[in-house]
Amino acid sequence: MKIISWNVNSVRARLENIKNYIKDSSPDVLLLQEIKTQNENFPNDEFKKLGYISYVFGQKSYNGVAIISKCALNNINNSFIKDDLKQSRVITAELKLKTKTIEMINIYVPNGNPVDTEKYEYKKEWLKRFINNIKKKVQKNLNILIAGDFNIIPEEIDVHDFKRYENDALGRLEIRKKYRELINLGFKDVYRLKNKAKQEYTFWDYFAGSWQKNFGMRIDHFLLSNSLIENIKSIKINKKPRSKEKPSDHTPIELEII
DNA sequence: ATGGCTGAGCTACTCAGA
Repeated sequence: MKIISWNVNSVRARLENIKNYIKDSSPDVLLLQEIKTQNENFPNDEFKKLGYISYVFGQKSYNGVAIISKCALNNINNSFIKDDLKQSRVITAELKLKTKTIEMINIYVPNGNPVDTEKYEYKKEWLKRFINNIKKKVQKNLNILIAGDFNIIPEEIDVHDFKRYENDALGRLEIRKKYRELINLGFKDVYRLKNKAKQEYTFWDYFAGSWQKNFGMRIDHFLLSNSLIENIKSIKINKKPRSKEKPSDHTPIELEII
């Protein structure tokens, strides 16, 4: 079972890239963030032609998340979090493995920059509410997968120049602590679990030749409940899509579970 | 080096991203 997370930075502007990527990688489930479109303009038919069902929580212009899946999914929910700004940032679904049922949570966490503004406060409040809701889920002993664009640099190793980001909304200690708090509820950062000292990134800015210079950061993550660790087959950051023409600024992260 | 690029909405230019 191949589950992939990718911030595509507009599903419509990226349609050809996404279709080519699907043909190459053949995910069972593709979790998309920043689709930047309303539900009615989501290219359902294009994905249907490739054999996928689309579940969409869209929004005009900004944000928006979606799940496309080879198999039909149950219990789709677009109201996981109470969002005062009514931004479309979480979609959840149930995924059946052979022996376990996973609650899959696809997220696009607010960026939060610049710090010391209402945008930063929104990110903090959003994370607080998200963690509270996960806490409730965990108490029911569910097998949980949280994946997506967290907009959090977990550790110094996860960015090319930490000094530059230690007071940024992605790298501030206060925000990284939220990530630790989430993990301490009973999760593993799957990439870091399998790659103890490897420095790889999932995002590179469009400007300043960031991609060419490999000035990136690891901000897209898979968190798995401790109960699911035995199901992990592999985790891989696939840099290829970032090297293509007209790329997203993020690249996919690919999880295989049994 | 708080943005040099990119996308949406719209059709000139702002807002947002990280």
